[in-house]
Amino acid sequence: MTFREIFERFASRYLPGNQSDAALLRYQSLARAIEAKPDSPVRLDENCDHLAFVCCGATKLVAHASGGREQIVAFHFPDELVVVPARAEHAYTLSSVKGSELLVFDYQELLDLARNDPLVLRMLLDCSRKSLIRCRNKSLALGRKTAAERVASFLAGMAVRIGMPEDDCVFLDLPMSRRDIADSLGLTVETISRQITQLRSLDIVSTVGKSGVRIDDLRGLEARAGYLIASG
Amino acid sequence: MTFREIFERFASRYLPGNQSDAALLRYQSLARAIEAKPDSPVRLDENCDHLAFVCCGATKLVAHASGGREQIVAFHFPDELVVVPARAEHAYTLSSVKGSELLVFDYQELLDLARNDPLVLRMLLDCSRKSLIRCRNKSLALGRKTAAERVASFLAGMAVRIGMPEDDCVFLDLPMSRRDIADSLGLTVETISRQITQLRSLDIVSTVGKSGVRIDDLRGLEARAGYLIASG
DNA sequence: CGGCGGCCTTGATCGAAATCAAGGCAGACC
DNA sequence: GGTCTGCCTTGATTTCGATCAAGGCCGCCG
Repeated sequence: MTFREIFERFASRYLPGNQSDAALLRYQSLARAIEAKPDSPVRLDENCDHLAFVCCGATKLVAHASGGREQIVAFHFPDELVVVPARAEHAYTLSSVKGSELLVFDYQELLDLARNDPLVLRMLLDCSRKSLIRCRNKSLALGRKTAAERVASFLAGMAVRIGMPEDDCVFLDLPMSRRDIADSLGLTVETISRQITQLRSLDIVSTVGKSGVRIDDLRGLEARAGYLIASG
Repeated sequence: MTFREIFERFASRYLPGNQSDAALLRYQSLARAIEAKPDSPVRLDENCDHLAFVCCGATKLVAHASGGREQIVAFHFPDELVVVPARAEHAYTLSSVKGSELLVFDYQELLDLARNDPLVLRMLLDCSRKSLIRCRNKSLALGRKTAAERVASFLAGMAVRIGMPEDDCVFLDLPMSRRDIADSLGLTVETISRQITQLRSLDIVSTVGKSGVRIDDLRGLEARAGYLIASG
């Protein structure tokens, strides 16, 4: 894809339709297109925040702690926005999970340009609010849920975000590896594997190759996800 | 404190100074003051998001999972804003940790009123970005850090937020109980207690009564916090 | 003053997930 | 077709923090 195509996709989705050509050009001049290869972190200036638009593929936002430990803090899919924070006590890197095309902005520059544009500000606010809710749900899972519940809520969440309805079930083509799932759920690959095996033996999911997961019993999956239902 | 006083404190901190009296009144008409007693959740309509301004005291935002399990997702101190999400797969409640005075808005109503006010929107965006960063750091801690590291980073974080410098150390008067700390760090009270005991025996902190913690060796504390330093 | 009731601390044991250690499987390349 | 390599699965053992079970401390109130 060309830079123009990527930028246009971003603009049509996230910039208000009434922008003048000049305004669009100003946004365009702040953007940088990046083609990200699987698992290699996107090189960004660590001293400032960035905003990335995922045009195609899938990305992971990774938080780094001492000793090389990594926690995936969020996955992002096409047409979504990610805020990548500057380095502080911890470093954050954005990586592709499967090969992606991204459009990257310096967050502050973008905000300065949009400083008086309520539509753009509301869009940013909305994206930030959604990320915050996802992150809080993840904190709950990491802090208080069992391995079985984490895997179930992960799959149920993916079903909503990238599931393809099929007969009376949902098919998932997971772009991320078992290792990525483990790093996202605060578990190990072995535990992920065992949990998926167990879901299979309960006829809740079936697997197709390494990346295909068909959710045969979404209710059953949600029932193991630790969600609050009625009296919870 | 009277409603007026609380609202004025909020307005002076978060509403741009150039607002007309009429505009201020519109904001004021959306606000509700609430006096929150320790540990009893603030009653809010679960069907919509809310924004709360903590005027005094300290609050916790609690996420609820099945089986009565709770995870504290964020603490908030005076002059801070919290977004309390509507109920979905999980419920979120805001409680006081020590007795607080709050100003509460329906988030959507507030956003509608501020829809064309870039200054207010930027303020909301900024508050949302800060919460997101804290929440991501918490996810990293919950997913990948040991009990010792979680307690150390908790104390180091509190030192920044509510610490009182004193000689060459920092004094903390923790408003929350051990149980709250445990629910925030995804651990148990017993583990918190043991970790603090260990920090005491390493001369990194000393404790004064139940709520007082003096950080005698901030470097030492940070060194155990799992932060990324240089080569990490 | 004494006894009561919350928290907090400490110790002993248990258990869920990590770690260690083999295989198994499938796509890539010769 | 073979074999190589990376990812995934399965099994055996270990470990960190949870759980279970006593006490200790302190403020509160009679």
